[in-house]
Formats: sequence, C-alpha cells, structure tokens
Amino acid sequence: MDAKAPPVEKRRQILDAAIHVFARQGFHACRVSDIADEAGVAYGLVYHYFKSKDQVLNELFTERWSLLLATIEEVDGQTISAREKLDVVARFIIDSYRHEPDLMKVIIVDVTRAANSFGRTHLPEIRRAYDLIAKIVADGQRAGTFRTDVDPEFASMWFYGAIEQLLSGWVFDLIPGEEADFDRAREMLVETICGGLESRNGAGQAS
Amino acid sequence: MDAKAPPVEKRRQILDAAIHVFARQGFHACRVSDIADEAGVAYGLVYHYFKSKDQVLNELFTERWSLLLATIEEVDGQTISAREKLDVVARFIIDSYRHEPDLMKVIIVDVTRAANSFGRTHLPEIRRAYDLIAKIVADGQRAGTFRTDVDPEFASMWFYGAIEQLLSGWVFDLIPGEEADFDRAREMLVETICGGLESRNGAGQAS
DNA sequence: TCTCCTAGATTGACTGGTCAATCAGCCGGC
DNA sequence: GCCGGCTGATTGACCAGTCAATCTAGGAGA
Repeated sequence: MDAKAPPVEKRRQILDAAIHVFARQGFHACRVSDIADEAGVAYGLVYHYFKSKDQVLNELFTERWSLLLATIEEVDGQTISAREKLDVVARFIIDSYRHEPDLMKVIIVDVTRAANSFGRTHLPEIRRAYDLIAKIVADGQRAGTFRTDVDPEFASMWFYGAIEQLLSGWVFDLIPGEEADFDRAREMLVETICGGLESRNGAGQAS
Repeated sequence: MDAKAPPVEKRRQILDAAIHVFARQGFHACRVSDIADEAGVAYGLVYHYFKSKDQVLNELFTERWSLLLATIEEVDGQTISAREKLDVVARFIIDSYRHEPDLMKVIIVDVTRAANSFGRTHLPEIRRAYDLIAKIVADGQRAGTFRTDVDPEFASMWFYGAIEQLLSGWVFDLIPGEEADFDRAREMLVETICGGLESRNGAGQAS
C-alpha cells in the first residue's frame, strides 16, 4: 500500500508518524530515524520533504494552531454571549484532544509549554490566541455580563491555563479521561470560570 | 573571596549558577561547562558534587517543591476557609516567583511543564501538590462554601494551571509584571476562581 | 616550630557515543 | 535515457561524563 502512494502521501505519512513518535518519546528524545522507521520510509526522505527535524514539528504545530486561531476569530465575530464564546474555545481545544490526543500532546508538551525552545519561535502565534481570548473577556465586560475589576489579559491566562492543565492531566493520567469526562470537564470549567467572571450582586462593578 | 570559600559554598555556588544558566538557556540547550563557567569553577567540580547534569536540576526542583508541599500541607491543617487556604497557596507560588524568578522559571519550564522528560521523574511530587489542592476544594465543599457539582480534582487542575500560566505569562513577558501586579493578579485570580467555585443562589447544590 | 603525610578539593584535557544533516547514487515511470 | 522520488551509509559537530594529575589544609610527630 505504500509503494504506490503518490508523493504527497509520503509527506503526510511522515507527519503522521512524527505525531506518534513525538508523543511517545518527546521531540528531543526521539531521533529522526525513529520517524522514518515509523513512517516506513528511508531516513533521507524526511530531509527531502522537510528542511530539518525542527520543521517537522513546526509544521505540525502551525497546522493545528492556525485552526484554533481561526476558530476563536470566527466565534469572536458572532453575536453570542462571552460565556458561549469561551465555551466554543474550550470545546475546540478539548475536542482536538479527544480526537487527536497524540497531536495535542505534542503541541502542548513540546511547543506551547516548552516556551524556552520551540515555544519561543511560535510565541507570536501563541500570544495571538491569548489576545483573542482577552478580547472576548473585554467584550463581555463591555456588555455588562462580566465584572470589570478583572484584567482581561489576566483572565485570558487563567482560562487558557486551566484548559491546558486539564489536557496535561489527561496526558499524564492524573485525572479521569473517559469519553464522558471531556464534555463534563468543559462544562464545569466554563461554568466555574465564567461564573467567577460574571458580575453579580453589585460586587466588582467599578465605574 | 572564592579561594577561601569552604566546600559547601562551592556546591551552593554551582547550584546558583545553574539556576541562572538554566533560566537563560534552558536545561537542554546549556552545557555543563556553561554552569561551571558561570560558577567560576572547573568543569570537573560539577561532577565532584553532583552525579550528573540531571541531578543538578533535580536538586533545584526538589529543594523548592518540598517547600511548596510543606506550605500546602500546613495551611490545609489550619481552620480557615477554603478560599483563604487557596489564597495562601497562590501567594506562596507567586511570591516564590517574585523573589526568585529564575528559579521558578526553571522549575516551571524545565520540570513541571516538561512532563515528558523531567516532569516524568517528579510526577509523584507534582501530583501530590494537585492532590492536596483537591483536598482543600473537597473540604470547602463539605463545609458548604463550595458548590458540590464540581469535581475537586478537576478544580485543582484549573486552579494550579491558572497560576502556572500566570507565571508563564510573566516569564515570557506576555502580561505586565511590575511589583504591584503580583498581588493584584493573585487577588483577582483567587476572587475569580473561588467566586466561581462558591455556592450561590441554590445553583449546583446537588443533594 | 618545622616537616611530612593524607584526604579531600579542584583542575581541565580527553573519550566515547549520539545524531542531525548531507550526498552520491539508485530505481521506476514516462 | 531523463527526471524526481527515494535510499541509507557516511560525516562532522557536539557534549556528558571520566580520570589522572595537582593543589591545599591541617594533623601527627619530632
């Protein structure tokens, strides 16, 4: 089934193999030959399609992160409540993990949370996500549903950080990750954080 | 001033140098010789005091993390509200960063969030912190101040994740990190998350 | 007081192994 | 017989960890 695969397929094959190898061993700990073996192609072919080992990871990250950014941008434009917008964001990330746990593991462990090495390169894109979330919070404040004594950019950090920690918990088996837990976790998280963010009984409504 | 330094000082000197080198270049990207240079000692001396490069990082992590665990354990025993307990936890972590940003950067970037390589080794200790926080939440539920329809172990993840993301934001200059921002961020975070966790108007009060 | 001796501290050149990346050439379709 | 996909042995750089040699403090003995 490989022999007849057109060129583009081989490239994809390498990317998919990389997802699993990176997820299993970590980007730094694995060798390029591991990727080639997993993909069932020769070592050199990896370098035919990619400039370097780094570029393989870059590609995986960018592919998925741009989907996240597109999702947040799109939901931001809709006329729904801030809570609903944040729910969509949380759902996108959590469902990404649900359907492609290995890919998300790689993105979080080797890029997003490895802000020193790889994250550094992608800081602008990562930051863009935080900024968009902050914008949603700010809009919620302007609409009067969110309390105004909380900094949107800080709230964005808590919200994203909470989700990411959730994924970490699943990745490293620290919390239950059965099928039903994903939706439940998302609901609880949005309920709790948006609940804390929402204005009530006059508190936190600085002029 | 070095020439007369007693042996123990040299060991400390190496650890302190490692903090700064790790923070600057990252654990993987730096060489042992960088640590030795920064400490002003010979390469081999690092191996006189430490079994390996890894052990230097282990030591730094364990030193600080055991303080965190001790703090949580102690506050857990006190008879104050769950919110106050969580505030103490957040304060400890944020103040650790305030006073020793480089050390905290290393712990977060190279250990806690690098759950693939180093975090793996320390998962039990890291997990212990999550468990203790979950226990505080569960106690708050039992006391009736926290809503009971939220899983304590999930809430623990959000809470810790939110704090860690805050530190990341400071480490990578994504959010303001002036002196006044630390306390303010902690207050806002505890207010928001505990606010969302606290029971109110009958919602979420399952039998 | 001086000398010798030992143990531990300190030094840094060197070794062994690892791997990313290269490259010279092969193969199969057109 | 040409061209682009494909191969995998080879190269060269890098670096953790080793080790044999040197230094220093201070205690025992004369």
